[in-house]
Amino acid sequence: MKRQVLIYGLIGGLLITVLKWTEYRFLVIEHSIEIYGALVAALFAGLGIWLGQTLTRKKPAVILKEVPTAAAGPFAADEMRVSELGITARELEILGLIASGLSNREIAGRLFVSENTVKTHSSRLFDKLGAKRRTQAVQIGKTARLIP
Amino acid sequence: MKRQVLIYGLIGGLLITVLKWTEYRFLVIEHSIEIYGALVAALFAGLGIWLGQTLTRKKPAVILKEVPTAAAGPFAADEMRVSELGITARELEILGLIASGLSNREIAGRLFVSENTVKTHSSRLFDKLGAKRRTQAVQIGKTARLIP
DNA sequence: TGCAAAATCACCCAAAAGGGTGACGACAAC
DNA sequence: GTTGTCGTCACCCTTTTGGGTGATTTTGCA
Repeated sequence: MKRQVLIYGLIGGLLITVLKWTEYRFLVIEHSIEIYGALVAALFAGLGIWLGQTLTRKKPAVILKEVPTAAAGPFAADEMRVSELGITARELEILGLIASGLSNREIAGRLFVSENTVKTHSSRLFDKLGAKRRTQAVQIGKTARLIP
Repeated sequence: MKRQVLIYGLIGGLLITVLKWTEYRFLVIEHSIEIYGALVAALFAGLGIWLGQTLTRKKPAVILKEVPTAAAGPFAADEMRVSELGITARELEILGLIASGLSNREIAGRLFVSENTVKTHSSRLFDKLGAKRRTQAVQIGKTARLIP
Protein backbone atom coordinates (compact mmCIF):
# COMPACT_ATOMS: atom_id res chain seq x y z
CA MET A 1 0.00 0.00 0.00
CA LYS A 2 2.86 2.34 0.79
CA ARG A 3 4.34 1.80 -2.63
CA GLN A 4 1.06 2.61 -4.25
CA VAL A 5 0.88 5.95 -2.50
CA LEU A 6 4.43 6.71 -3.46
CA ILE A 7 3.89 5.83 -7.09
CA TYR A 8 0.74 7.82 -7.15
CA GLY A 9 2.42 10.83 -5.66
CA LEU A 10 5.18 10.63 -8.22
CA ILE A 11 2.68 10.33 -11.02
CA GLY A 12 0.77 13.29 -9.66
CA GLY A 13 3.93 15.36 -9.47
CA LEU A 14 4.93 14.31 -12.93
CA LEU A 15 1.52 15.18 -14.17
CA ILE A 16 1.64 18.64 -12.70
CA THR A 17 5.07 19.13 -14.16
CA VAL A 18 3.81 18.05 -17.54
CA LEU A 19 0.88 20.34 -17.25
CA LYS A 20 3.07 23.21 -16.26
CA TRP A 21 5.37 22.40 -19.10
CA THR A 22 2.43 22.46 -21.47
CA GLU A 23 1.45 25.71 -19.84
CA TYR A 24 4.74 27.31 -20.71
CA ARG A 25 4.82 25.60 -24.04
CA PHE A 26 1.32 26.35 -25.17
CA LEU A 27 0.59 29.36 -23.12
CA VAL A 28 -1.89 31.44 -25.01
CA ILE A 29 -4.47 32.38 -22.49
CA GLU A 30 -4.98 31.99 -18.77
CA HIS A 31 -2.43 29.68 -17.18
CA SER A 32 -4.81 28.77 -14.40
CA ILE A 33 -6.87 26.37 -16.42
CA GLU A 34 -4.19 23.70 -16.54
CA ILE A 35 -3.63 23.77 -12.84
CA TYR A 36 -7.31 23.64 -12.38
CA GLY A 37 -7.45 20.67 -14.68
CA ALA A 38 -4.60 18.97 -12.89
CA LEU A 39 -6.32 19.41 -9.56
CA VAL A 40 -9.55 18.06 -10.91
CA ALA A 41 -7.66 15.24 -12.55
CA ALA A 42 -5.86 14.27 -9.37
CA LEU A 43 -9.06 14.48 -7.41
CA PHE A 44 -10.97 12.32 -9.78
CA ALA A 45 -8.14 9.92 -10.21
CA GLY A 46 -8.21 9.39 -6.46
CA LEU A 47 -11.94 9.02 -6.55
CA GLY A 48 -11.56 6.56 -9.40
CA ILE A 49 -9.12 4.48 -7.44
CA TRP A 50 -11.36 4.48 -4.44
CA LEU A 51 -14.33 3.60 -6.58
CA GLY A 52 -12.49 0.85 -8.38
CA GLN A 53 -11.33 -0.59 -5.10
CA THR A 54 -14.67 -0.36 -3.40
CA LEU A 55 -17.06 -1.39 -6.09
CA THR A 56 -15.13 -4.23 -7.60
CA ARG A 57 -13.78 -5.61 -4.40
CA LYS A 58 -14.13 -9.32 -4.36
CA LYS A 59 -13.32 -11.54 -1.48
CA PRO A 60 -9.91 -13.09 -1.74
CA ALA A 61 -10.49 -16.06 -3.94
CA VAL A 62 -10.02 -18.93 -1.56
CA ILE A 63 -8.78 -22.01 -3.21
CA LEU A 64 -9.17 -24.99 -0.98
CA LYS A 65 -6.43 -27.47 -1.23
CA GLU A 66 -6.78 -30.86 0.31
CA VAL A 67 -3.89 -31.70 2.55
CA PRO A 68 -4.25 -35.16 3.93
CA THR A 69 -3.40 -34.93 7.59
CA ALA A 70 -1.97 -38.20 8.74
CA ALA A 71 -3.96 -40.54 6.59
CA ALA A 72 -4.74 -43.27 9.06
CA GLY A 73 -2.60 -46.24 8.33
CA PRO A 74 -3.47 -49.85 9.05
CA PHE A 75 -4.45 -49.81 12.67
CA ALA A 76 -2.62 -51.76 15.30
CA ALA A 77 -4.01 -52.01 18.79
CA ASP A 78 -1.93 -50.63 21.61
CA GLU A 79 -0.54 -53.88 23.00
CA MET A 80 0.76 -52.07 26.02
CA ARG A 81 -2.56 -50.88 27.24
CA VAL A 82 -4.31 -54.08 26.27
CA SER A 83 -2.14 -56.20 28.54
CA GLU A 84 -2.10 -53.43 31.08
CA LEU A 85 -5.83 -53.68 31.45
CA GLY A 86 -5.82 -57.45 31.20
CA ILE A 87 -8.04 -57.46 28.17
CA THR A 88 -8.10 -60.76 26.29
CA ALA A 89 -8.04 -61.14 22.53
CA ARG A 90 -11.66 -62.23 22.46
CA GLU A 91 -12.77 -59.26 24.46
CA LEU A 92 -10.88 -56.90 22.20
CA GLU A 93 -12.49 -58.53 19.21
CA ILE A 94 -15.89 -58.02 20.71
CA LEU A 95 -15.09 -54.42 21.54
CA GLY A 96 -14.36 -53.85 17.88
CA LEU A 97 -17.65 -55.39 16.84
CA ILE A 98 -19.52 -53.32 19.40
CA ALA A 99 -17.82 -50.20 18.06
CA SER A 100 -18.97 -51.06 14.57
CA GLY A 101 -22.53 -50.82 15.78
CA LEU A 102 -23.53 -54.46 16.10
CA SER A 103 -25.93 -55.80 18.72
CA ASN A 104 -24.99 -58.66 21.01
CA ARG A 105 -27.11 -61.01 18.94
CA GLU A 106 -25.40 -59.98 15.73
CA ILE A 107 -22.00 -60.36 17.33
CA ALA A 108 -22.96 -63.80 18.58
CA GLY A 109 -24.07 -64.76 15.08
CA ARG A 110 -20.88 -63.48 13.55
CA LEU A 111 -18.62 -65.30 16.01
CA PHE A 112 -20.74 -68.47 16.09
CA VAL A 113 -21.23 -68.34 19.82
CA SER A 114 -24.28 -67.83 21.99
CA GLU A 115 -25.60 -64.43 22.89
CA ASN A 116 -24.92 -65.15 26.53
CA THR A 117 -21.27 -65.65 25.75
CA VAL A 118 -21.09 -62.29 24.09
CA LYS A 119 -22.76 -60.80 27.09
CA THR A 120 -20.28 -62.26 29.53
CA HIS A 121 -17.39 -61.13 27.38
CA SER A 122 -18.73 -57.63 27.08
CA SER A 123 -19.56 -57.58 30.77
CA ARG A 124 -16.00 -58.40 31.75
CA LEU A 125 -14.75 -56.00 29.11
CA PHE A 126 -16.76 -53.12 30.53
CA ASP A 127 -15.46 -54.04 33.94
CA LYS A 128 -11.85 -53.80 32.80
CA LEU A 129 -12.49 -50.57 30.93
CA GLY A 130 -14.49 -49.05 33.73
CA ALA A 131 -17.41 -48.51 31.38
CA LYS A 132 -21.06 -48.72 32.24
CA ARG A 133 -22.42 -48.74 28.68
CA ARG A 134 -21.22 -50.06 25.38
CA THR A 135 -21.08 -46.56 23.93
CA GLN A 136 -18.83 -45.56 26.79
CA ALA A 137 -16.70 -48.63 26.23
CA VAL A 138 -16.30 -47.61 22.60
CA GLN A 139 -15.34 -44.09 23.57
CA ILE A 140 -12.79 -45.30 26.11
CA GLY A 141 -11.46 -47.88 23.70
CA LYS A 142 -10.91 -45.24 21.05
CA THR A 143 -9.14 -42.76 23.27
CA ALA A 144 -7.00 -45.57 24.66
CA ARG A 145 -6.19 -46.58 21.09
CA LEU A 146 -7.50 -50.08 21.57
CA ILE A 147 -9.64 -49.73 18.46
CA PRO A 148 -9.30 -47.51 15.33
CA MET B 1 5.62 -2.95 -14.54
CA LYS B 2 7.46 -1.76 -17.63
CA ARG B 3 4.31 -2.12 -19.69
CA GLN B 4 2.41 -0.05 -17.20
CA VAL B 5 4.87 2.80 -17.55
CA LEU B 6 4.64 2.55 -21.30
CA ILE B 7 0.88 2.58 -21.25
CA TYR B 8 0.97 5.45 -18.87
CA GLY B 9 3.21 7.40 -21.17
CA LEU B 10 0.92 6.77 -24.08
CA ILE B 11 -2.08 7.85 -22.08
CA GLY B 12 -0.23 10.95 -21.00
CA GLY B 13 0.56 11.79 -24.60
CA LEU B 14 -2.97 11.12 -25.63
CA LEU B 15 -4.16 13.32 -22.82
CA ILE B 16 -2.00 16.19 -23.90
CA THR B 17 -3.25 15.80 -27.43
CA VAL B 18 -6.80 15.79 -26.21
CA LEU B 19 -6.14 18.81 -24.07
CA LYS B 20 -4.59 20.66 -26.95
CA TRP B 21 -7.44 19.62 -29.17
CA THR B 22 -10.06 20.77 -26.72
CA GLU B 23 -8.07 23.93 -26.21
CA TYR B 24 -8.15 24.75 -29.86
CA ARG B 25 -11.67 23.52 -30.28
CA PHE B 26 -13.28 25.44 -27.49
CA LEU B 27 -10.94 28.31 -27.23
CA VAL B 28 -13.33 30.51 -29.07
CA ILE B 29 -16.12 29.58 -26.76
CA GLU B 30 -15.56 31.37 -23.51
CA HIS B 31 -17.47 28.99 -21.27
CA SER B 32 -15.55 25.91 -22.10
CA ILE B 33 -13.92 25.54 -18.71
CA GLU B 34 -16.70 23.47 -17.23
CA ILE B 35 -16.73 21.04 -20.11
CA TYR B 36 -12.99 20.87 -19.98
CA GLY B 37 -13.04 20.11 -16.27
CA ALA B 38 -15.69 17.49 -16.66
CA LEU B 39 -13.77 15.85 -19.43
CA VAL B 40 -10.58 15.72 -17.44
CA ALA B 41 -12.52 14.51 -14.43
CA ALA B 42 -14.16 11.69 -16.32
CA LEU B 43 -10.92 10.71 -17.94
CA PHE B 44 -9.00 10.60 -14.73
CA ALA B 45 -11.78 8.85 -12.92
CA GLY B 46 -11.53 6.09 -15.50
CA LEU B 47 -7.77 6.14 -15.24
CA GLY B 48 -8.01 5.94 -11.49
CA ILE B 49 -10.25 2.94 -11.68
CA TRP B 50 -7.91 1.24 -14.06
CA LEU B 51 -4.95 2.07 -11.87
CA GLY B 52 -6.65 0.92 -8.75
CA GLN B 53 -7.49 -2.33 -10.39
CA THR B 54 -4.10 -2.84 -11.92
CA LEU B 55 -1.79 -1.82 -9.14
CA THR B 56 -3.61 -3.43 -6.30
CA ARG B 57 -4.48 -6.61 -8.07
CA LYS B 58 -3.60 -9.47 -5.83
CA LYS B 59 -2.82 -12.88 -7.07
CA PRO B 60 -5.58 -15.37 -6.35
CA ALA B 61 -4.90 -15.96 -2.74
CA VAL B 62 -4.36 -19.67 -2.37
CA ILE B 63 -5.27 -20.55 1.13
CA LEU B 64 -4.18 -23.98 2.12
CA LYS B 65 -6.84 -25.56 4.20
CA GLU B 66 -6.11 -28.60 6.20
CA VAL B 67 -8.77 -31.09 5.31
CA PRO B 68 -8.26 -33.87 7.77
CA THR B 69 -8.85 -36.90 5.64
CA ALA B 70 -8.98 -39.21 8.56
CA ALA B 71 -7.79 -37.54 11.70
CA ALA B 72 -7.23 -34.55 13.97
CA GLY B 73 -7.95 -30.87 13.78
CA PRO B 74 -10.58 -28.66 15.39
CA PHE B 75 -13.63 -30.46 14.23
CA ALA B 76 -16.45 -28.87 12.28
CA ALA B 77 -19.48 -30.88 11.36
CA ASP B 78 -20.09 -31.53 7.70
CA GLU B 79 -22.89 -29.01 7.12
CA MET B 80 -23.58 -30.52 3.76
CA ARG B 81 -24.47 -33.93 5.03
CA VAL B 82 -26.22 -32.58 8.08
CA SER B 83 -28.73 -30.61 6.04
CA GLU B 84 -28.80 -33.37 3.49
CA LEU B 85 -30.09 -35.75 6.11
CA GLY B 86 -32.34 -33.14 7.69
CA ILE B 87 -30.62 -33.43 11.03
CA THR B 88 -31.34 -30.56 13.41
CA ALA B 89 -28.82 -28.87 15.65
CA ARG B 90 -30.30 -30.45 18.73
CA GLU B 91 -30.17 -33.91 17.25
CA LEU B 92 -26.55 -33.41 16.26
CA GLU B 93 -25.78 -32.25 19.76
CA ILE B 94 -27.36 -35.35 21.21
CA LEU B 95 -25.49 -37.53 18.76
CA GLY B 96 -22.28 -36.07 20.10
CA LEU B 97 -23.28 -36.78 23.68
CA ILE B 98 -24.27 -40.31 22.79
CA ALA B 99 -20.90 -40.80 21.14
CA SER B 100 -19.17 -39.65 24.29
CA GLY B 101 -20.77 -42.56 26.09
CA LEU B 102 -23.55 -40.90 28.04
CA SER B 103 -26.89 -42.55 28.81
CA ASN B 104 -30.15 -40.89 27.93
CA ARG B 105 -30.64 -39.91 31.53
CA GLU B 106 -27.21 -38.30 31.75
CA ILE B 107 -27.80 -36.44 28.50
CA ALA B 108 -31.14 -35.22 29.81
CA GLY B 109 -29.46 -33.97 32.95
CA ARG B 110 -26.75 -32.21 31.03
CA LEU B 111 -29.16 -30.48 28.66
CA PHE B 112 -31.72 -29.71 31.37
CA VAL B 113 -34.53 -31.50 29.56
CA SER B 114 -36.52 -34.60 30.37
CA GLU B 115 -35.34 -38.07 29.50
CA ASN B 116 -38.33 -38.47 27.22
CA THR B 117 -37.19 -35.51 25.17
CA VAL B 118 -33.79 -37.04 24.70
CA LYS B 119 -35.45 -40.25 23.64
CA THR B 120 -37.58 -38.58 21.00
CA HIS B 121 -34.58 -36.68 19.70
CA SER B 122 -32.45 -39.78 19.49
CA SER B 123 -35.30 -41.73 18.00
CA ARG B 124 -35.68 -39.28 15.13
CA LEU B 125 -31.93 -39.11 14.82
CA PHE B 126 -31.63 -42.86 14.39
CA ASP B 127 -34.40 -42.68 11.85
CA LYS B 128 -32.55 -40.11 9.78
CA LEU B 129 -29.28 -41.96 10.08
CA GLY B 130 -30.84 -45.32 9.38
CA ALA B 131 -29.44 -46.68 12.63
CA LYS B 132 -31.05 -49.23 14.90
CA ARG B 133 -28.79 -48.75 17.90
CA ARG B 134 -26.92 -45.85 19.40
CA THR B 135 -23.59 -47.54 18.78
CA GLN B 136 -24.54 -47.83 15.12
CA ALA B 137 -25.59 -44.20 15.06
CA VAL B 138 -22.21 -43.24 16.45
CA GLN B 139 -20.43 -45.34 13.86
CA ILE B 140 -22.46 -43.84 11.01
CA GLY B 141 -22.04 -40.36 12.39
CA LYS B 142 -18.29 -40.76 12.50
CA THR B 143 -17.91 -42.09 9.00
CA ALA B 144 -20.23 -39.36 7.70
CA ARG B 145 -18.11 -36.79 9.55
CA LEU B 146 -21.00 -35.52 11.58
CA ILE B 147 -19.01 -35.96 14.77
CA PRO B 148 -15.21 -36.01 15.47
C1' DT C 1 -49.04 -11.97 11.69
C1' DG C 2 -49.40 -16.61 10.81
C1' DC C 3 -47.50 -20.85 9.30
C1' DA C 4 -43.99 -24.66 9.47
C1' DA C 5 -40.30 -26.55 11.71
C1' DA C 6 -38.17 -27.53 15.89
C1' DA C 7 -38.15 -28.56 20.62
C1' DT C 8 -40.39 -30.19 24.44
C1' DC C 9 -42.82 -33.82 27.31
C1' DA C 10 -45.84 -37.98 28.47
C1' DC C 11 -47.24 -42.81 28.32
C1' DC C 12 -47.03 -47.57 26.90
C1' DC C 13 -44.78 -51.50 25.33
C1' DA C 14 -41.11 -54.51 23.46
C1' DA C 15 -36.39 -55.43 22.77
C1' DA C 16 -31.70 -54.94 24.02
C1' DA C 17 -28.29 -54.35 27.30
C1' DG C 18 -26.16 -55.06 31.69
C1' DG C 19 -25.19 -57.26 36.55
C1' DG C 20 -24.59 -61.26 39.19
C1' DT C 21 -23.81 -65.99 39.84
C1' DG C 22 -22.58 -70.51 38.71
C1' DA C 23 -20.72 -74.01 35.80
C1' DC C 24 -17.88 -76.74 32.41
C1' DG C 25 -14.09 -77.94 29.14
C1' DA C 26 -9.53 -76.85 27.08
C1' DC C 27 -4.97 -75.70 27.72
C1' DA C 28 -0.72 -73.99 29.59
C1' DA C 29 2.23 -73.37 33.57
C1' DC C 30 3.99 -74.72 37.82
C1' DG D 1 -1.86 -83.15 39.25
C1' DT D 2 -3.05 -78.91 40.77
C1' DT D 3 -3.72 -74.26 39.58
C1' DG D 4 -5.00 -70.41 36.76
C1' DT D 5 -6.67 -68.36 32.68
C1' DC D 6 -9.66 -68.31 28.85
C1' DG D 7 -13.60 -69.23 26.35
C1' DT D 8 -17.97 -71.00 26.55
C1' DC D 9 -22.94 -71.16 28.16
C1' DA D 10 -27.23 -70.74 31.25
C1' DC D 11 -30.56 -68.40 34.32
C1' DC D 12 -32.55 -64.54 36.65
C1' DC D 13 -33.36 -59.97 37.34
C1' DT D 14 -32.96 -54.84 36.61
C1' DT D 15 -31.95 -51.04 33.78
C1' DT D 16 -31.54 -49.01 29.41
C1' DT D 17 -32.84 -48.42 25.01
C1' DG D 18 -35.89 -48.03 21.11
C1' DG D 19 -40.64 -47.73 18.66
C1' DG D 20 -44.99 -45.65 18.32
C1' DT D 21 -48.38 -42.14 19.22
C1' DG D 22 -50.03 -37.84 20.62
C1' DA D 23 -49.76 -33.28 22.40
C1' DT D 24 -47.98 -28.53 23.63
C1' DT D 25 -44.84 -24.76 23.38
C1' DT D 26 -40.99 -22.05 20.94
C1' DT D 27 -39.10 -20.24 17.29
C1' DG D 28 -37.68 -18.75 12.74
C1' DC D 29 -39.12 -17.18 8.47
C1' DA D 30 -42.11 -15.51 4.85
